[in-house]
Amino acid sequence: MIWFSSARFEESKWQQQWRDSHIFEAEPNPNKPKFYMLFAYPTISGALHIGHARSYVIPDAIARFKRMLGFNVFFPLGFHATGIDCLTIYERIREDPENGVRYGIPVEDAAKLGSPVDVERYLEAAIEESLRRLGLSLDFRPKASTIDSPYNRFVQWQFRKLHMLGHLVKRDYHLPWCPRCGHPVSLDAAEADVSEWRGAAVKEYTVIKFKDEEGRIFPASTLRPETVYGVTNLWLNPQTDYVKVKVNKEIWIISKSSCQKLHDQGKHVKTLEELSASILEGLKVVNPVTGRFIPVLVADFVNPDEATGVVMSVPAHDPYDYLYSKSNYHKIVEPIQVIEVEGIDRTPAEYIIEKLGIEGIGDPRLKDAVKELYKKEDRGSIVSSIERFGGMKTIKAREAVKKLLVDLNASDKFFELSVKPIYCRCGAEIKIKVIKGQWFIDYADPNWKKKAKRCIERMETFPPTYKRNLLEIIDWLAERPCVRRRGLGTPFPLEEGWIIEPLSDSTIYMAFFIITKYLNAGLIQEDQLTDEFFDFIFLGHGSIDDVSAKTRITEEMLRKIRREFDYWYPLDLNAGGKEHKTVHFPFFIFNHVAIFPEKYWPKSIFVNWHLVAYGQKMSKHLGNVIFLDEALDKWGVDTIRFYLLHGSNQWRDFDWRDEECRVYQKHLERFRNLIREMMKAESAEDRLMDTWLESIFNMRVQEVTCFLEKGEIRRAIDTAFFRVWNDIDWYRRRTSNRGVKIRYVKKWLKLLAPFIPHICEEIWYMLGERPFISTASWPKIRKEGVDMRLIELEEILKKTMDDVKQLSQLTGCREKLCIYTVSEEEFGHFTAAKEFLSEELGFTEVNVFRASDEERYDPANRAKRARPKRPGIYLE
RNA sequence: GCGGGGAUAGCCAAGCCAGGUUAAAGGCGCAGGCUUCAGGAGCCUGUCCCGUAGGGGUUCGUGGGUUCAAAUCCCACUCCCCGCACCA
Repeated sequence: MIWFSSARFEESKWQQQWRDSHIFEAEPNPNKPKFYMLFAYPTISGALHIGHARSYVIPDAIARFKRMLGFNVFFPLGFHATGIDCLTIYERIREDPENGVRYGIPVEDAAKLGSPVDVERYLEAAIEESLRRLGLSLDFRPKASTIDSPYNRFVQWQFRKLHMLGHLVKRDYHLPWCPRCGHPVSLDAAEADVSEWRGAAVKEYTVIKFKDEEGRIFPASTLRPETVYGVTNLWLNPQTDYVKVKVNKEIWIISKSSCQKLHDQGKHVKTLEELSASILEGLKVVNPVTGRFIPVLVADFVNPDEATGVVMSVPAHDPYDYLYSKSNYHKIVEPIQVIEVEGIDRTPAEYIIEKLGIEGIGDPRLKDAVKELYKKEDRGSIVSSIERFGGMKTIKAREAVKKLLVDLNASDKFFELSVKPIYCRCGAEIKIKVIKGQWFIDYADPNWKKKAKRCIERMETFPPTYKRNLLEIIDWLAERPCVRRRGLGTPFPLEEGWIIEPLSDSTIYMAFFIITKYLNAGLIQEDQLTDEFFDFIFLGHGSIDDVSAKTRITEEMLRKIRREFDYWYPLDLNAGGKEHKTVHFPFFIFNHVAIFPEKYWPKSIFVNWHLVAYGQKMSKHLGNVIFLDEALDKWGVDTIRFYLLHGSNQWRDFDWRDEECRVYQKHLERFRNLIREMMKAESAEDRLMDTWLESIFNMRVQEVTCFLEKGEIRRAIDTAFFRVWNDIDWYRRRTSNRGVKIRYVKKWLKLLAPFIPHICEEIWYMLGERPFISTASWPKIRKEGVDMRLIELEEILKKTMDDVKQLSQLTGCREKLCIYTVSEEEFGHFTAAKEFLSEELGFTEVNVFRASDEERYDPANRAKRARPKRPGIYLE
C-alpha cells in the first residue's frame, strides 16, 4: 500500500519537488501583500547542529504560515563567514585532518581543503544542503556569503556612509595580545586563539597617583577607586625590586615586573634606577583626593606582578589590609570608613573577619571573605561624612570618583587579565596591549540612540518583553571597535591594513539580498556595484541616467532593481537566537536608522531561546555536538521539526533527548495510521456531532491562527496536532463513525503544514490535491461557525462521565445510572446520549431525569445536588 | 560588574503575561491488564496521601504580603543558567 512508502523517501521527494517547482522563490507582486523575513544567517563555524535547526525551523513555520495566509513571502539566506572561524578550522585540520570531525568535516574531505576560503566554500555547501534537508522554505537564489567580493563592496559602501554621517570615531583601545603572533587574541569559551581560556577576561584597574615630597608618583592600582577616601597608607612588597621610571613626563615608582606591561599598554617607560622597598618605606605621600599625608609601608601579601605592584591600604574595607595593619602597624594605622552597609555596625572588614572567624592573614577562607565583603559593599553606600559622594550608592560613586580623579589629573588605567597566565595557541603568554587610533562605531551617540529608540517603539518583538529590554540595551551600548587586523572580512575602506569586524559587517545585509538575486543570475556584474549604484537602489539618490552611465547598467534594469527593493523593503521580520539580543539586533537597528529613511526601518524581531543536549551546552570542546545531518538520518525531518517546535516553549531553553525525539516519531507514525484508517472508513450523518465537529474545528482554526500570529509556536502546534487529534478521537467515540468527513482531514493537514510539511504534502497528494499544500490557502476563520453552547454541553458530558467513573470505582456500582439535570438543554443532551453513556460507562441501565421531576427515581435524593453544568448522579 | 532568564510531583517538562474551571497537560520511568508475537511493537488503566457518592488533606525553590481565592500578582532571600563588544 502506498501509505507505507518510506517516510524518508517521501521527505526528500517533496523537497525535490518544491525545488523543481520554484514555489519558494518570490518575485515582486503588487497585488499581494509582501512579507520579507529572514533568520540571522548561519556562521560558518562547522556543520550545522540541531541547535541551529531549532533557530531555523521556527522562522520557517512562520514563513509557511504567512505564505498560506496569502502573503508574498521573501525568505532568503546568506552565510556569515567573516572572522577567524574558518581560519581556526583550517589551522586545526592542517594540524591533523582528524580534527575536522569536531566541525562536522569528514577526514577525507578535510585533507583536501587547502585554505581558509576552501573551508568556507566547503562548509557553505554542506550547510546549504542541510538547510534543504530540513525542509526550509527558503529562496536560495539570492544566497551570498560575507566573504564574497560583491558583499565586500556593499559593506564598504555602508562604512563610507557611516563615516560621512559622523558615526565612526578613533580612540585608544586595549585588548589581549599575543606578542609572538603579533596580533590580538580572543578570550572566549570556544578557545579560538588561546590554549586554555579558564574564564579569563580583561580587568580594568584605576591607577591613583600618590605623590611624595620629591614629586615622585606612587601609582596605586585598585578595582575600587571609591575607597580612596579610606586609604591609610600604601603597600609595597618588601621582597620585590621596585624601580624609578620615567613614564611619559612623570616619575613613577613601580614594581620591576610592571614595566614591560606599562610599555605594552602604550606608555613610554624609561628605567632610571632600582630601589628596594625598604628604602621607600616610611616615605610620606599625599592622597590626591583628600590631601592627607599617608605613609608608604610594606606588606608581603602584596603581589608585585599584579598591575603596578603598588596598592592602597584600606583597612576599613579590605580584610587583608585590616589584618595586616592590625598585627603589624596597629599604632600607626587607624581604619577610615568610606562605605556603610545596612546591618553592619562596625567597619565592614572587621565585621566579615569576625563573622567568618578568620584567624590571620594565612587563613584560606580569606579569599571568600573578600568576595563576600565586596559583594555586600557594592550594594552599600558612601558614608555621609564624605563630601560630594556621601549617601551615594557604591557603584555610582565608583564611576563618579573615577571621573573626579581624571579631573584632578591624578589617575590612569592599567589592564590585567583576571586569570594569569593565559597562553596563546602558539605557546606565548598573552599580554594586554593598547592600540592607538582604533576605529569605533559610535553607538554612544545620544542622537543616534534616540533615533534607534524611535524605531524600536514602533516595532513588534517576539517575545513582547524583549522590546523593553532592547530599549535598555540601546541606552547601555557604547562605542564598538569595528575593525581588526586579521581574519576573513571586508577591507576597511578608510584606512589600509584593517578589515571590518565580523559583527559590524552584518547589520543591513538584508538590503543586499535584493541585489544578489541579480548578481547570481548574471544580470549585473560585480564591478558595477559602485557607491552611486547603492545610493540609487537603496536610497533613491542620483539621477538614473547618470547612474546608468557610470555603472553601464541599463536604466531599465536600474529601475527594476530599485522598484524591487522598494517593494520588499523594509524587513518585516528578523529572527535569531537569544545570543543576538544584546549585540546583533541592536546593531541591526542602529545601522538601519542611520542609513535608511524611516519607511525602510525594520518592523519586527523574533528571538528564540537556545538548545542544550541532555542538560549540557553542546560544544566542540565537550564533543557532545549533535550534528543536524546525523539527526536527520536518524529521525527524519518531520520528526525533528515536530520535536523542536513542540518539545519546549520557543522562549525557553530546549533540552534535547533522543528518547523524547523517539516519542515524536511515534506520534507521527500514529498520525499516519489514523489518517489511513479514517480514509478507509465511511462516515454517516450524525447531525448533532457533525455540528459539534464543525464548531470545534472552527475554534481550533481560530486558536492556531491566533497563536501563530503571536509567535506562540509551541502552543500553535500543540493545538493543531494534539487538541485537534483529541477532538477527532472524541467525535469517533461519540458517533458510530470511524472517520470524519474529508474536508476536516484537509483542514487539519493545513493547520499542520507549517510545522510538518512533508507528511502533510504526502497525504495532501494522496487525497488528490494539487499542486502543494505548501501553497494552499490557510483555513478561513469562521467565527459564526462555532456553536459555543454545544461545545460546552459536550464538556459537561465529559466531566459528568469522569465523575461517574470515579464513583463507580469507589462504590462498585455498575447496574443503574441516574442523572438529574437542571436545565432543559442538558436534559435533552444527556437524554440523547443515553446509549453512548451506557456503553462507555458499562451501566446496564441509564436514566436521565429533570431534577425537578416529581416522578423521578431517586432514592438518595441526589437531584438536590444537581446544579447547572453539573448534573446530580445516582448509582446502583 | 551590567543585563536577561529560570527554580513545578521519581525524572524531563507545560501552565504563570489576562488569579478561581489546576492535584496541576504531555512525555519518560514504574505498576496492572488486553492484544499480538519471527522480531520489535501496539492498545487500555493506574501512578501525592486518605476515602464504599462526585469528598477531604498536603503540594508548584525559601520566607513574608495582597485577595473571598495564588503555581499564577507584590516584596525579600537562596540557588542555577545565559549574553556583554575582537568567538559570532
